[in-house]
Amino acid sequence: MVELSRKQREMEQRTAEILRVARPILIAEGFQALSMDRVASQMEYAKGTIYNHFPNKEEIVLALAVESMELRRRLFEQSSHVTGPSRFRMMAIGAACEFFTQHCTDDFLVEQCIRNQSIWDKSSERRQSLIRQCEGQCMGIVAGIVRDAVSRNELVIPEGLTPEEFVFGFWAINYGSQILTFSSPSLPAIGINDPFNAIRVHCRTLLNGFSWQPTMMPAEYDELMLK
Amino acid sequence: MVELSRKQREMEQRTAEILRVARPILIAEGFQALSMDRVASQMEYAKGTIYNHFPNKEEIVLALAVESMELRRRLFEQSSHVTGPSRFRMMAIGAACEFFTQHCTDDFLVEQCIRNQSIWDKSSERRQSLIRQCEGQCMGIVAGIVRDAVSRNELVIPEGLTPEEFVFGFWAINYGSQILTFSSPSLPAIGINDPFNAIRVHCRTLLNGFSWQPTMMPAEYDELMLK
DNA sequence: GCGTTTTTTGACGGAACGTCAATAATTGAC
DNA sequence: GTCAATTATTGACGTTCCGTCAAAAAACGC
Repeated sequence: MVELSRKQREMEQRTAEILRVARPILIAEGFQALSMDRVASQMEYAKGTIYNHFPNKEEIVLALAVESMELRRRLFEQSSHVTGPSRFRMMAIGAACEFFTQHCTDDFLVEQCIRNQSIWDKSSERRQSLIRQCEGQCMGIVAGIVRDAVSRNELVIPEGLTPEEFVFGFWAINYGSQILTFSSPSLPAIGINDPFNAIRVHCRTLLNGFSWQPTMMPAEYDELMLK
Repeated sequence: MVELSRKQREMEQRTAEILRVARPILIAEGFQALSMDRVASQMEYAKGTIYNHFPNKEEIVLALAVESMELRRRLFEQSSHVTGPSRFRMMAIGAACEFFTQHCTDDFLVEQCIRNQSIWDKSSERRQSLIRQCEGQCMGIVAGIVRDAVSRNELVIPEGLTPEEFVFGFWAINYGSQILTFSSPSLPAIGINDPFNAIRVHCRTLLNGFSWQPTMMPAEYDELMLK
């Protein structure tokens, strides 16, 4: 029994080792540079052994994405516990998003991969549902703040929007801006010099647009920097 | 001379034919299913001939993206000529975005591909700059509306934001939502039933947040449907 | 017609995926 | 401690696809 769990442990250790080797390749050179042969030779195992842990390349990517999304979820959770009015907590989530992108860039890039349909489709139901679950938890944390704000009368959600649909707007603007920032070569060339600042302004304006109390002016946004 | 241009024409025709064959493959089965052998055999030419037109797979994708982005640009241009207050014109752009995604879904999907770094990096400087140019033109159209609004005193851009950075927020929220809508399996499962409607509400709220005159309530948003 | 230039062809080398029969290691019964 | 049975590892193999290039075919011009 002890022996069995030792084996189990070794297996899991190697699974982790595979991910450790694969991650930098994926980040630095992209999905297509991540080859099973390469991972195998770098680990000094045969390719077949890698296939004992992951049925295909895509599954490795999803496993990495799960790790990254869990980091995001932890950041969200932590931010959601900030003290102060509901709006502060919402802003802390925004700060967490920015932090994640700027300081956990690797994880952000890994997280991106799961949006690639051909990667998604080839991976197992199990890992897909892990990801969906984590995504749902992130949404739950933020939607929780929104519901809280509503119940404290600090926010009124417009007719016809669920709390989650309310969150969706912020998700979209953050996510969209980050993708654009990373993938649009030369944003400055078209007049966008500080995309992160721009999005902060937009998020603040959007919160104000919904009259989420207390309404704020730019100065108070410096709380962001405490992160 | 006439002969030369006939050759030229035939060449261009075949280039177009390649794109015509490649497009549905890319859309229906993704980048990885788009193989040169397949395009060649489907066209009943040898692979080498395809390589006379495009130096690699990626270049085909970028060529397709150029077509799609030009369609987007035309839609934007058309929308920007709507009559009425500047805010109507801005809303028409939003409607164009939604239209593009919903009714030119193929083009939307193709457009996505250029955000893939490994595709982008392998294609020619020439096509990259065509894309950047088109992107810049789209931005120019929308930023033009914004500048116009400012000069008519219908809008005040917050301190520290360029008109383009102002546009960037709308770009991000639209783009982000569309990516999420397409790639997040089961948005409804996490409480987002009508993402398009949600984004319309958010955009309206954001415009209101910036006090872009005339401020609007939901009803007036039905102008969207005239598209 | 015929030599020259241009275009087309598809066989080829190379890289990567995922498989699987053969080999090696581990286990546990005696 | 031995050995048969089970489990894990290996890397050669079949396949697919990329991108090249020498040879074949076609077009051209005189």
